[in-house]
Amino acid sequence: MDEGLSRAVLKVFVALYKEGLIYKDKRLVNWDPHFETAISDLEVENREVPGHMWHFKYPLAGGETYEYVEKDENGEITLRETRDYISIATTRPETMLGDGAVAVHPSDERYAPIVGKLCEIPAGPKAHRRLIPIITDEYPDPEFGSGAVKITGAHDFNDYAVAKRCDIPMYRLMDLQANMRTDGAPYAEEAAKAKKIVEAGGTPDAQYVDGINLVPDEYRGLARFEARKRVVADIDADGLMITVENKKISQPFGDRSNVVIEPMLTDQWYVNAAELAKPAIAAVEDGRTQFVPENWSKTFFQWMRNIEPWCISRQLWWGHRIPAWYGPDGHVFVEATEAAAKNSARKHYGHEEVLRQDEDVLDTWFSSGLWPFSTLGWPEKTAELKRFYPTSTLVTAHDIIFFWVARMMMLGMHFMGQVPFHEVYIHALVRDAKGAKMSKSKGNTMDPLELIDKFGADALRFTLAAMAAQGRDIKLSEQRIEGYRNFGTKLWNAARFAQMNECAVWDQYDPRTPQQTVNKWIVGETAKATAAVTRELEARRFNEAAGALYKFVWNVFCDWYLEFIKPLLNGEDEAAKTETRRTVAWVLDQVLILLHPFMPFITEELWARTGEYGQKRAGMLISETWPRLSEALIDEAAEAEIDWMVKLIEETRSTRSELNVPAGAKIPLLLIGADAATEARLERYQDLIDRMARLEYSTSAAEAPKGSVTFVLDSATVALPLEGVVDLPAEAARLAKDIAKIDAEIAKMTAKLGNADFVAKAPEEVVDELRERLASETAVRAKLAHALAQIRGEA
RNA sequence: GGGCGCGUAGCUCAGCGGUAGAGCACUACGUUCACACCGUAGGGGUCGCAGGUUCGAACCCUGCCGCGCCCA
Repeated sequence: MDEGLSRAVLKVFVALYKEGLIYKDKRLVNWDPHFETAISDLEVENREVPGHMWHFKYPLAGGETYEYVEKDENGEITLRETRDYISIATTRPETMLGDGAVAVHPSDERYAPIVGKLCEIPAGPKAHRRLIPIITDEYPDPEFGSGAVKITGAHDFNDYAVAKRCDIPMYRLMDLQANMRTDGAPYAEEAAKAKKIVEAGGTPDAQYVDGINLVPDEYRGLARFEARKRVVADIDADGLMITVENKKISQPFGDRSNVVIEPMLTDQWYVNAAELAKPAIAAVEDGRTQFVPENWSKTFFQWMRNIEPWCISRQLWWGHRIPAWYGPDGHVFVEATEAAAKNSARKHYGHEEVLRQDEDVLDTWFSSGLWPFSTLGWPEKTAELKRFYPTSTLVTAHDIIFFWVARMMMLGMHFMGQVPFHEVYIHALVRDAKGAKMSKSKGNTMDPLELIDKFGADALRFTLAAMAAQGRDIKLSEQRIEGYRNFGTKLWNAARFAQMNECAVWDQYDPRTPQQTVNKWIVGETAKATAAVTRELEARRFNEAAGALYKFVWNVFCDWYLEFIKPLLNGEDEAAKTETRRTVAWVLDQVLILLHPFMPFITEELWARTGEYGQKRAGMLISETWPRLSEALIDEAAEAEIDWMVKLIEETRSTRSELNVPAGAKIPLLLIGADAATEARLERYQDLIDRMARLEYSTSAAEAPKGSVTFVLDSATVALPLEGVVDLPAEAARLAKDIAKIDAEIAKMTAKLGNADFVAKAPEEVVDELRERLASETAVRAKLAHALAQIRGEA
């Protein structure tokens, strides 16, 4: 154990003990018979397993009888018979030996005649059958089973609560391996002790009761499941079994040992969690600590508001040993050191005594709960503690809210007086491709190291980020990782292109200065992407941030920008060339910085490499500051121009493809009826457009030559003279298809605008936008119709 | 039984009041000098079902059906 942390643990334990918030108690705990230790509720996994529900007769004492009457919901009598027994159902017959009472609901009229009487447990040697009282309690559900339940306080949590309330003795039947007890006197003697307790009434002494072994001699030493079989067989032989149902039952299993947990009465150390929870609950209620997504605070509240005493002692040989020492008379001294304990003992006894330290160790979550401050040097008043507590954000999974978050909150509030963290980000759980939670016992785990070997750490990391939508778990599939591996390769190749074109980093680059429209445009796009990524990260929408980067790098930077600049880089204009190289390097730098949290390895590598052929890097990428790019970098004119060009190229390509123009064929393009500004655009970007749309040449013209294929671009028409190359019926079909699509749109918009309510009640901008869209779509339709008419006329 | 959440393109999932999206898969074409782990174009969805609120619903409300998780 780390010295410092060990000191913190001791200090916390002693302090809480002295404040009365830690105490020792004999209570029912979840006992793991394999590891022979207490475990917490959270380490117990309830599983549905096939089991049985046995119904037995508990005969009334002295052969007494009563009228048993059942009624339906209308109060009509459906059954009336004389009974000399009460019917009890159980899934655990072996625990009958420790029954302390039979309980029925106070409102249950069926059993009213026999409440307060005694009945006989139908198990164990006939000569010494024990009698137990029939009591009332709110716990039994009259609708479930017979409505009467046996109360075995030492072996069931619900029964334990009833037994506590009603002073029912709790007889422990098993030893620490969950075998039937072998200690104590022969059964006849022990049963006699139990009888006296029933006769005496009042609150039985727990320690005395615990010493009584009510396991009949012939069952002693049996494993609990073996004992169950024997008990059932014996009762059946006696004719007291009514029926047995096959049933799914919920059984507790140790999450580490995988054996059935046995509720067991033992002495353990507890933390008064209900008390510590109060300030922690308040801190989340008033927002000093926030859950992201906020919904998880409900889970936190539900747990914290119903919290049970926290059992912190474990009977294991590893862990922080409990700082409690006992004197010869069992008096306990809780101190941070043995010397201090001896000191206390001397004061207590008036002389020196030999002390024995508690053998138990602490639950690991007890020390983990101190993490936010113990790691910063607490209880010393260190500079780190002052600087870093409270911390900002805790990132964890939802299944840890109870285990760790709650404990850090409770202990942090108590010892530091402040929340341990302002934000708790609950990330997704990674599940297998079918959506099942991965677990070693199920064998459906994916080894991250194998995935990393196959696709790289960056690909895996980016995938997890891209899929980390809030409030949703991740079903991890290899295909998805593969896709993001390709993204890394794409980035690598883009950087290679930059290097081949001597796009070296220039540290005096000012993104406000480019003269070339494409460069102005990409600077603006970079600013937009940076803003989007920053915004999404701050809102913890990691998937959106990853998506924005993916789109920017691949679909904007690579697909368009790098293609746009090729003519510039191969051209004669040296000034433009220099500016473009520097812009490429600058954009790439921004991309590397933005992408670094998502793909740290490849970006760091590229950062180093791009520093090799240009100016030397001042430091590693990881220490770069996050970019804040002004909105002023977005140039609307450049944006409009590039958008126009993109549309022109896309439409041209699409038209070519639909008309089956061979990919290698170069065709002319004519811009018809465009305004001067648009004609100027064509002229300015002619090289680029010709290259990207695979054109023989492009120019403005007064009208489309006969046999041209046309499409509409804003207010102009674009004509591709393909006479003889293209089959006209195919073109007519293409136009007809487009027109039909637009007609459907127009019909929808017209209907909407024809709705007086819509025009009156919808926001003005929505209505205006729709009107504009209708106008432009109508114009486009007219041009398409004109083109179609021409073709039909010629065909 | 209580709580949380999910059902949107073949698959995995975004979107959560104003023209249905992405990745993968699929189809066609492509040896265009960064990249075939690529490029270009394309097909594919009565947004689980039924009501309701609204000028307008995948999105808000109610109920139902199916699925998952947590706590009893």
